[in-house]
Amino acid sequence: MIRTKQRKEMQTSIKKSWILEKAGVLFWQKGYHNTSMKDIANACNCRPANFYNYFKNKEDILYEVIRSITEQGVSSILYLEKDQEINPVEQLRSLIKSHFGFLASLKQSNVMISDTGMKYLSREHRKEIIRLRDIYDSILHKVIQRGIDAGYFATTDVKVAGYLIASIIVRSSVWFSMKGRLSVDEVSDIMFNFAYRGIKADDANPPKRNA
Amino acid sequence: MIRTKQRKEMQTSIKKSWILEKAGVLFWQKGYHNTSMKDIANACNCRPANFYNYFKNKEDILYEVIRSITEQGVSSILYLEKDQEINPVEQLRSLIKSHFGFLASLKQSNVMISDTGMKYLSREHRKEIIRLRDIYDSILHKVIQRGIDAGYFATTDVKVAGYLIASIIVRSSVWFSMKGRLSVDEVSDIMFNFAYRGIKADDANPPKRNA
DNA sequence: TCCTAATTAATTACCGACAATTCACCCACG
DNA sequence: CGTGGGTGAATTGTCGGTAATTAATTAGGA
Repeated sequence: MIRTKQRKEMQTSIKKSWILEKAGVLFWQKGYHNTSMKDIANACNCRPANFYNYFKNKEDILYEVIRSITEQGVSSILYLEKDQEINPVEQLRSLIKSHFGFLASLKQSNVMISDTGMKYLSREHRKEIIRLRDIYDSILHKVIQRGIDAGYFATTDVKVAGYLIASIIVRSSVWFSMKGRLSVDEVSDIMFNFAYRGIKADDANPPKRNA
Repeated sequence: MIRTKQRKEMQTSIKKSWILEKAGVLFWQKGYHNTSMKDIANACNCRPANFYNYFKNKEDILYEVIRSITEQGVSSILYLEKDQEINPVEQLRSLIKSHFGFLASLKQSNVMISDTGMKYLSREHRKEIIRLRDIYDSILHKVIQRGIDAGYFATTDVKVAGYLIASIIVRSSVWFSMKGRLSVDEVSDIMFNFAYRGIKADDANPPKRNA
């Protein structure tokens, strides 16, 4: 029956993401090349050879880990493209809240593996990740550009401004901890204030229109 | 003779830093565990066994690489501690210019190895690197605190502000390229403007004193 | 419902490759 | 002549990956 086949695919998919979750944590904690298939197997309570039923090879596991994280990061801000009529300042606030909120929600800060692990990917896989990142960048750039057009933001260089804002969000995974002094919302607010003031237009040059 | 011994030590030290330079580039390009002693030997035109005349083991090479970069980074802003009477705004500008300038000056952007390679260090070595970083942080914090005390800056949290500013500087090694559209000075200025506006006090709350 | 064929998941045993390191031994130079 | 940088070969261990095999699950006809 079709039903049972679907159930099976479902289970396979569940096990796959279970493996990816465990592998992602290890890759971040120990590094990709310092994490052996045996290590992952221990974390998954199975034998190394088993993985080759689900993934082509070790690089394939890394690719799926990075793709998953990157995809979720992009998805978390995708909605901003639709609502082009919302105040760009509020869009920036949303973007920071969403992306940082997503990063903070990951149990381990296995985010940096997306940066550092890129160089271990095959050319095709790397291209796919870059494609996803470009989507993220383009959304961020559009928000900034709309803010400039509407007179809210003033910055000489949209691309660099995007890099700077993305830097403070992404790098939070190096220092932010859920168990720390500040909550996600508090840090979100601080980040937004910093970023917004960093690029906002002088008050002497007020917005041309409201939204 | 003392003279010859000195010359010899000199040569040894030169060769050591030659090795460190080559190894640092490889560690960044390929990752620590994916860089073999043979790879480093090829880059240095010598044989793997040779390294054990200069370093205890592979981890020791990594440690020296990271220590050297971190030390230089800290040194590049150390002078700020002395001149406590200079305008904090100018100190912030100097800090960004110096640190980013140093990062950009490295032939390869082998800076991120300092972040990612930390976990491969022994406990003692890691502690030493953290000690150096703490010096960096404390200088940055002092600059910000002095700016707040003098009424130039307004921020709710000195530590987080420090993280945000350091983030935009350090992460530049991911996207900045000497061969790119913008020069080091141009990017420096953009970074400073962004960071300064991000934490500066409202104009309605002017500085209490000048310097 | 039950039995069997087929498919998929998991495991065991194993291989070739290559890693970091050690050591005995060079040889150049002071 | 003898000290120390340099090296080839050997050691030891572990890695990712494959082949063969077993266990488990599902499909479909009677």
